[in-house]
Amino acid sequence: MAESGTSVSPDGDHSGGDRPRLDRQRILEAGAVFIEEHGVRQLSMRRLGAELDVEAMSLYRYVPSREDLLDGIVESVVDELYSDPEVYVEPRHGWQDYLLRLAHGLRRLAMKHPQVFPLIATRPAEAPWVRPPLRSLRWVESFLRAMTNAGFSNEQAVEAYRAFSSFLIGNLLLEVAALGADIGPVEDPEPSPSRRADLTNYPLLQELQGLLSEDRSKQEFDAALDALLDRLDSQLT
Amino acid sequence: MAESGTSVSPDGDHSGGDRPRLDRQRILEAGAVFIEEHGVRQLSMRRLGAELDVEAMSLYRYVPSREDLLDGIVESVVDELYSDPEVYVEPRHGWQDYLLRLAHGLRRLAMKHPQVFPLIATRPAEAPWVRPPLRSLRWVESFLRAMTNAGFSNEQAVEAYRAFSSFLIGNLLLEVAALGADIGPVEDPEPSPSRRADLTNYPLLQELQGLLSEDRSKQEFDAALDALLDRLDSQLT
DNA sequence: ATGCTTTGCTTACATCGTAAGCACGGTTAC
DNA sequence: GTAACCGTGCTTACGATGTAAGCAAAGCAT
Repeated sequence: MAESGTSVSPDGDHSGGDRPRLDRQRILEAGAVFIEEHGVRQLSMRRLGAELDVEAMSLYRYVPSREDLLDGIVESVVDELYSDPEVYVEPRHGWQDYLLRLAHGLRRLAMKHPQVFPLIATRPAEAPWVRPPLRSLRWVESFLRAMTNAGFSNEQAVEAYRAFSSFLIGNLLLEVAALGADIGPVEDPEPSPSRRADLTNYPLLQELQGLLSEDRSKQEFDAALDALLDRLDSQLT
Repeated sequence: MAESGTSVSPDGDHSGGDRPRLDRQRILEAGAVFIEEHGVRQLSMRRLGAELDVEAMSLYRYVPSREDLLDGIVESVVDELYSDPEVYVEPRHGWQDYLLRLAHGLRRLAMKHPQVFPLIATRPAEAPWVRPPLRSLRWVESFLRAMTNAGFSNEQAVEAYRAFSSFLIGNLLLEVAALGADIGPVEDPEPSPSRRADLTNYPLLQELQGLLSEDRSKQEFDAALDALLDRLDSQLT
């Protein structure tokens, strides 16, 4: 082992290598990648440090705690929404187009980060009414303005906001769960035969297992989203 | 400290007391209570053991691991649904009544166990298509039979099942989140001023904060549930 | 009595999050 | 020059966690 005093490379660098210098954003991104690869449960400060060629404690220079690290990862992932060119913070073609784009943008986000998404959905927000999956004051403001500008009353806009959030959480959470089967805190290497289903006493289940496993999520998402928009539209009168 | 060899009470009991004997169900129930009182994050084998006047390792006689303990708690909580007299496993007054009762039963369950419910929602299921919050083959079978008996095609029944699950997860998860603000793995003793919202740049938010915090969850749940049932009904033709 | 099974306890270990402080190099002030 | 500082990452250390392994006592069957 090399002593800490002597640098591997002769230049001034601390530990001779092309290590690009630590900073908070780099840590958060590495964290998101790590979670996507190994699951939240596997993410420890030590392991994330190792991923960045750095000791665990060095991370604490930029991240106050593991909890804050997870919050930061969630935030940085949700912030990707701002750079989605298909999603407008300011409505351009009416509220329905706005909601459609927002919903699809979030679905894309969930599909891109299936392991992180449950965190987006379940981490406490800054205020109880800043709901997942938007999680940011700016989006809530944007949403409410889009709706009130379109003629919704304040009450209706707020109700629409809650209905929209619930819709997204339910659909996307179950969709990513079906994807990885590892939603939430577990990381089971083997499917564990005791958890394998025994369908002997459930004839209808047996018959419909094919249909149940079939992935029609995109169509169903769109259909349900359409129904939601219709429902909101009918309140506009 | 008393030696381990000498019993406190003279009778044959291992540690002289009226400790009612350990068994798996007792552990699971104590776990559910503990989570409701202190949150999932605080639940450790040692602390749960202490709650039952027992060493941590004694629990392993009945529960293979902490993960399995959580699964067991979830399962035992969900099983309460069977003893809800308002909910019928076999439909009695048509599919709409069946779904209404089921949805309301689950909502009651969520309200009764707001801390456990996120686990119900996010723990991996025995098969990817056994969705939360039902989580049991028996309920899925019951659901599908109710729908197909009512005239839904197999495809429609499966689609209804997914729509219904998504609806419940979304609504109930956000509802319990608003309740405890401690959904998921965090346990923050203090609201931490850095996480307190600053509404300066969000005028509409400021104006609507009252409405946003207002609790109309029951009405909104019922309204959305009604819309869902209507949507399903319209597919019956 | 003898042995088997059930139950709970004890000990031990690797791993975790993180508090505290150190060592190095770069920067700035004289 | 050199002296004070500061930003960065490393080291050490502590208490808590999940759990493997084995022990001891009690109940039961023979």
